[in-house]
Amino acid sequence: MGRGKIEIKRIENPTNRQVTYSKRRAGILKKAKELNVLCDAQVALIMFSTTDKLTDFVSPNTTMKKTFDMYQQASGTNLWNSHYEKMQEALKKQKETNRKLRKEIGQRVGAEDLSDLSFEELCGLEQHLESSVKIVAQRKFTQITTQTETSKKKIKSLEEMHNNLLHEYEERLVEEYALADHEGLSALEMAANGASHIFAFRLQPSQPNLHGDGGCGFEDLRLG
Amino acid sequence: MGRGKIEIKRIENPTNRQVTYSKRRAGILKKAKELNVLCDAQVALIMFSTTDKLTDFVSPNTTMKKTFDMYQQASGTNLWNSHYEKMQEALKKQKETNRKLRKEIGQRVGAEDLSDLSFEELCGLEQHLESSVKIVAQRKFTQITTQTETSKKKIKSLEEMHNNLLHEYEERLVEEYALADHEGLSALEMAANGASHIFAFRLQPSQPNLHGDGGCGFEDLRLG
DNA sequence: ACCTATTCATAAGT
DNA sequence: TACTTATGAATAGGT
Repeated sequence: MGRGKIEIKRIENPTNRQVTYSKRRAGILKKAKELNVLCDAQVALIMFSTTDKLTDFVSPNTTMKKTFDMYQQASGTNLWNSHYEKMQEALKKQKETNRKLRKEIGQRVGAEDLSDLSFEELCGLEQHLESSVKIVAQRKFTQITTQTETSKKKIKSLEEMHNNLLHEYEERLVEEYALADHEGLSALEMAANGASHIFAFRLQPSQPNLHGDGGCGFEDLRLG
Repeated sequence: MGRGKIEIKRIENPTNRQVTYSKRRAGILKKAKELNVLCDAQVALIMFSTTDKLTDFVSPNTTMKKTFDMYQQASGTNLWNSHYEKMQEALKKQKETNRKLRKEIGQRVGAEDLSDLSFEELCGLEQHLESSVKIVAQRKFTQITTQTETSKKKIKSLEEMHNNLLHEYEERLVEEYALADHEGLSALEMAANGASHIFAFRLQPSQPNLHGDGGCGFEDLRLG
């Protein structure tokens, strides 16, 4: 149908092929819709162009999934199964490694049954655990050391700030004293008026973040 | 196209509808095949008659499953997953716990990153590990003790057996001596003839199963 | 995207 | 269901 008959074989000219695809795709789509309406048939049509662009049609009143399900039922094939089996397999594997991991943890903790370990395995496990203890203790030490250092620095900085403040205040006091001298107030009177507390300022280094270190082996570690 | 134009709406006459379905189904099938060949397009067509009879077409060089997979990918929907949501969910859960377990083990071993543990958590972990070491050591001790006990019993039983045998042999020797006395052979001659080796029997307690206990902390544990 | 000569699909009849 | 055929639809090639 057209200006000339064409042979049904791959159109080599890409442009021509694309044009023909567009035209015929529209045609078949129309046919699918007509078939659906005229004959009350359930139709699903999926097309991919050479460039993998999707065009699809499914009868209204149904869905692609429903159509797939019906297709499987009618054709006897089971497209879900391979997927299902793969998933099942994956799930099984996961569960198995999970079980192994749990057991390993259990043995490490000592809660789990150790009776199926040989003496050599027990020796290995013990050594492993001991080295783990060392690593954890090391980490603990590192952490507390870092914390202590940080605290020290903080305190030093606070000390400096405090001293600066104190210095400033004293200077101001002297100034005001000089001023008050003119107005007949003594330095002692001023101090009594509310500035005395600054001389009571003493550094109270706040405890570093050492919540409940009971039994952790660092009882004798304090800010130096 | 035909002897007269028809309106595109459901054909009420069932026979007519069935006939039209047959004709148009053939037509659209042909179109699908042509589209596939001419334009090198991937086509899948599924049709169900009013009586649910299936007619389908898929481009050769592909399968319905592949086409479905491509369809899902291209359309963004995921029909497999919705079909198996529960399994997918279970799989996800398993993977998650798996990940956590691995991390826990890693931290216990000390290989994994410990830096996201607080000081308190580190303390707890250390204590836990230490108690685990104790449990494992205890188990090790129990095992070797049991093994030693078993070995001791074995040896005792072997000793008894040996003594019994020795006793029996001696008795037999006396009997044969009495017999040989009649035949003019002395006990000393008999002994020289091949029975003397029994007096050389000495218990050689076989080593209990203590392969390579080097560094296991039981160097001083020997069969008492 | 539109045009149109030509081929194709098919509705109705047998 | 199969064949026939008049007729409308689809479309190849050109613009």
